[in-house]
Amino acid sequence: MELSKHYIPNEVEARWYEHWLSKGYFTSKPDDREAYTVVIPPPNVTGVLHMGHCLNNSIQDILVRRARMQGKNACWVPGTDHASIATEAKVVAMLRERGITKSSLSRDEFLGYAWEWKEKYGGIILQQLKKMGCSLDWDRTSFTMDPDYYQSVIKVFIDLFQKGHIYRGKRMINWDVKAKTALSDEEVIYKEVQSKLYYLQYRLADAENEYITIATVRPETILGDAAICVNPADERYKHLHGKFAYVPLINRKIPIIPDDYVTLDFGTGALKVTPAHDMNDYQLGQKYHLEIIDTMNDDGTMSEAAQLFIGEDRFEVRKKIIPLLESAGNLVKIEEYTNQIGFSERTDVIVEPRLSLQWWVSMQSISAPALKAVMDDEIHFHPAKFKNLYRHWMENIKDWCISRQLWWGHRIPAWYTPDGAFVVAASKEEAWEEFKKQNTRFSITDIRQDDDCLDTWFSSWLWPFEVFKGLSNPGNAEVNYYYPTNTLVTAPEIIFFWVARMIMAGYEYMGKKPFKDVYFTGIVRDKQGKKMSKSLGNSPDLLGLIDQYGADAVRFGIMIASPAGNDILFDESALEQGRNFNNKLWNALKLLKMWEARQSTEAIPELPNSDHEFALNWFENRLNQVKAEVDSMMNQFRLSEALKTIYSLIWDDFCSWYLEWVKPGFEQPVNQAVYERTVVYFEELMQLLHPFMPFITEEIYHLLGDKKDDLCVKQSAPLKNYSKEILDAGELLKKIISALRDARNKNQLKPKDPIKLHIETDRVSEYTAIENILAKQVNIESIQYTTQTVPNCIVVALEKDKFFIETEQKLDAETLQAELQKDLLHQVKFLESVQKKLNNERFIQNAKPEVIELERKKMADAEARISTIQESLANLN
RNA sequence: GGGAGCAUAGCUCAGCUGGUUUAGAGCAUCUGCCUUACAAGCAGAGGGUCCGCGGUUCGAACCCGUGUGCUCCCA
Repeated sequence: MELSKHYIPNEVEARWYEHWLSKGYFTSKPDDREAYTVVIPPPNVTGVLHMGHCLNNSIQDILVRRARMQGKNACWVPGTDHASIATEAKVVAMLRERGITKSSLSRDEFLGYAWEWKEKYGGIILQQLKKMGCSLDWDRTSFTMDPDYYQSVIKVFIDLFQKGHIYRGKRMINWDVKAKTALSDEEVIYKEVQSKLYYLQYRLADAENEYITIATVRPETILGDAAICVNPADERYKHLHGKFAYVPLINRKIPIIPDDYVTLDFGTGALKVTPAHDMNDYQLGQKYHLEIIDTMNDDGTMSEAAQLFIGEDRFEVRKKIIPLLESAGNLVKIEEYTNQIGFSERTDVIVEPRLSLQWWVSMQSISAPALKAVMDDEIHFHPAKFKNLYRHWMENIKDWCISRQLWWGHRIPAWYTPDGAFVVAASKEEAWEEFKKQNTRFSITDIRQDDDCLDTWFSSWLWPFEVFKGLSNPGNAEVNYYYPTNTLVTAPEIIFFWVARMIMAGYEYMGKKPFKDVYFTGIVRDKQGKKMSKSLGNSPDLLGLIDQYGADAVRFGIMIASPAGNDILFDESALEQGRNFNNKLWNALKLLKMWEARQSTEAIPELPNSDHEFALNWFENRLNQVKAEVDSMMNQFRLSEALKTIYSLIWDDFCSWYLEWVKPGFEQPVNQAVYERTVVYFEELMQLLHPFMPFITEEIYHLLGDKKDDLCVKQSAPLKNYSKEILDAGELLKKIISALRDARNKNQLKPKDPIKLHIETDRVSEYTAIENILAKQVNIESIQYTTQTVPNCIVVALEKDKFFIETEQKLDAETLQAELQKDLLHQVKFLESVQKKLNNERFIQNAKPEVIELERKKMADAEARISTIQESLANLN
C-alpha cells in the first residue's frame, strides 16, 4: 500500500464518522455499567457553529470519549433551545422578505411560519457538530419546545405560582422599543457613546427670576420630571431644601428634595428626577412618593402624559425641544459628554428604562440550596475561582423577569377576565373552573390567555432532567439512571443565566443536583483580544477551517491553548501546529509500514548489552509514566496540559528519541520483536490521543494492522507501574546525546564529520548497554573508556562523567576557552549560592532533611563540575 | 460607583503544598543540515528586573499589604 506524502483528513473523517454511527457507538441505553452523562448546553436553534461552540463541544467530546473508553456508559445528549427573541427576529425577517408583517397575522398563523422556519433552517449547528467528530447520541436530540418539554415548562410555572414564588408586578425594566419587549439586565450591552450634556435652568417658585440649574443628557425626559434632588451637604443648595421649581415649557411645580444619592461634583450638583424613565430616579420616586409620569409609549414615541410632542420619536423630540428651551430662556449651555448607554443585545437600539407589568420569579426563596451546594463542593466548579463570583451573585440575587412580549415560546398560562382579574391554569377550561370558584360575572368566552411567552432560560433551566423526561414522566428508568449528570461544560458568561438556575431547578424538582462537575471554558478572543461573537462577526468560518486543516487539527489547535477558565486568544498558527502534528503521526506510520516489509527474526541479545532492549524498556516505562500523568490531569480537568503532555510524548519521546534508537541502519532489516513492540506502542499512543483527535487515531489504528475492533470503543487497560531507574537512565542518555551534539555544533563539526569518543566514568557497564545508540545518534566512529584526561579533545562534563571528543578537525582553542570560562563563572556563582544556604544555621535548623540533602548534592555536583572545567582548561593550554 | 479576575521570554501561556541544579513549553527568532518516515522536517542555540514598592520567612514567581496597568461582571 502506498501512503500519501501528507495526511489528507477530509475523506478519512467523513468515512469514520459514518462508520461509528452505523455501529451505534454513540447510542446509550441504561445498563449495568456506570453512567457518564453530559447534556450539551443547547445552542440557539438559529445558531451556526462558531469558535465558542467549537471549544465547548471539543471539550465535551474529549470527556465523553474518554469515559466511553474507560468502560462507562457514556451518554451525551444533543439538542437546541428555541431562542425566543433570536428566532422570532429571524421569522419576522423572513416574513418581511415575503411582504408580510407580523401584525397582520394571528398568533397561530405566525407560529405556523415560525415552525416552518425552524424545520427548514433550525438546528444546522447539530449537523456541524458531526463534522467536528462529536460523539453525541443523536437518537436523544431534544428541543425546548418538544411537546412534553413544553408541558413541563408550563407545569413549572404553575407550580412556582402556587408555591408563591411567581408574582406579577409593575417594575422598572429595560425596554427594547424596536422589539417591544422587556430585556433582562444581562441582555443590555453598555457602550460608550459621545453625548451632549444640556444645562437647563428651572425657575424657582415663590421667587422672581431665580433659577436652579440641572444637567441632563436626555432633555426630552424633563416632561416627566417629578422632583429636583440635591445632596444635603451641598452648601450651594441648602437654602432650597423644601422649596419648589417649575418644569420648563409645561410649568409643572415640583419639589426640591435633599438626598445623598446625588453626587456633589457631577454637573451642577442638582439632579432632575424622572421616576418613570430611570432606574435610580424610580427608586428615589418610591422613597419620596413622587408622581410617576410615563411620557413614553412602548414604541419610543411620546405619550399623552408628555403634553408636548405626542406621538413623536424620543430622539426627534430631543432635537426639537432644545430650540424651544432656548427661546423660553431655560437653556444655559451645552457640553460634549461621553457616557455609557445601554443597547439591546438583540436589536441594538438604545434601551429605555420603563415601567411595565411583568411576571417575576422571586429568587431569594429558591436559591438557598443552590448556593449551599456550590459552597459546600457538592457541585464542583473548575476552576474553583468561579465559586467567588457565584457566591457574590447568589447572595445579592435579584428577582427574575420571565415574561417576554413575544409569540415564539412557551405561552404564559395566565388567564384574564376583561376587568383584569387573573388566574394561573394549564388550560382555558381549568382557568374557567378557577374563575367560577371566584364567582366571576363573566362567561368562558370572555376570558383571554396572556399574550406573552416565557424567557427562554425559563425552559432551559430544566434541561438536565427534562431531556430524560424527568418532569413529564417522573421517576422513569432513564432519568433514574442518567440523572444527576456528570459534567457540565459551559462558558462563564452564562453562570447566572443558566448554571445557577439549573442548580435551583435541579434541587426544586428532582431533589438532587443536576451535575457533579462544572467545567468553565474560557472566552475565545481574536488576536486583538476581542471576544469572538456572532454580533461582531469576527469568528472565523469553522467549516472552512475544518476543510482546510481537518477536524483533528482544529480540535488540537483550540485545545492546546485553552486552560480551564482562562480566555484563549485564537490564532490560526495553532491549527497549523495541529496539522503538522497529524503529519508527524502520518510519517511515523509510513516508517513503520516500511519496517513491516523488512523484518528479521534474529533474536535480541540478552541484557545488559542490547541497545534495543534498553530502548524498548525505556519507552515502555515512559509510556506508562505518561499514561498515569495524563490520567491524573484529566481527572483534574487539565485538558490542555494533558494534550501537551501527549503531544510531547509522541513527537519527542516516541518519534525523536525512541524510533531513532531502534531504527535499523540504511536498508537493514528491523528486528521482528522490535517491530511488533513498536506497533503496540504506537497503538497505545493512538488510544491515549483518541479523545482529542478521534479521526486520525482511528485511521492509523486500522492501518497498523487488520483490526476487528475500533479504537473508538477500545477499552483502556489499567495503569501500570514504571521504574524510576529505567526512566532516569533514558533521561541521562538523552542528555548525553544532546550535550555531545551541542559540542559538535559549537566546534563547527559537520554532522558527517566522524569523531572518536573517550568516556571517563566509573560505571562502564551502563555505557556499554547504550554504545550503539550513542554511536548512531552522534555519529561516533568508536567509543573507548579511559581513566584519565585525553589530550587535544573537546571535553564535555555531565554529572560525574567526562566525555572526550577526538577529531581530525582543527579546534578553535580560543572559542573553547571562552565557552569554558563562561560555564565556570556560572558554576562558581551557583556554588556560592548553595554554600551560602548551607552555611546558614537557621536554614539547617528549619528546612526539611530532604531539602538539606538536596542542597548538599547540589554542592557536590557543582564542585565536581568546577574541577572538570578547570581540568579541561588546563588541557587546552 | 460596587464586585471579581489577571499581570512570568518577542507572542500565547504552564509553573499544583514556598525549597527539585539560581524559572518551563509551544509559536516566533538565529545557526547548521534537502541524513532514505517527515523541510508541514531534523539537530542545536539565544532570549527573563517572574509589573513596581514594602512586608512575612532560614528561603518568595508562589503568602500578606500597597501602588500601577489591563479585562470581565453588576449598577
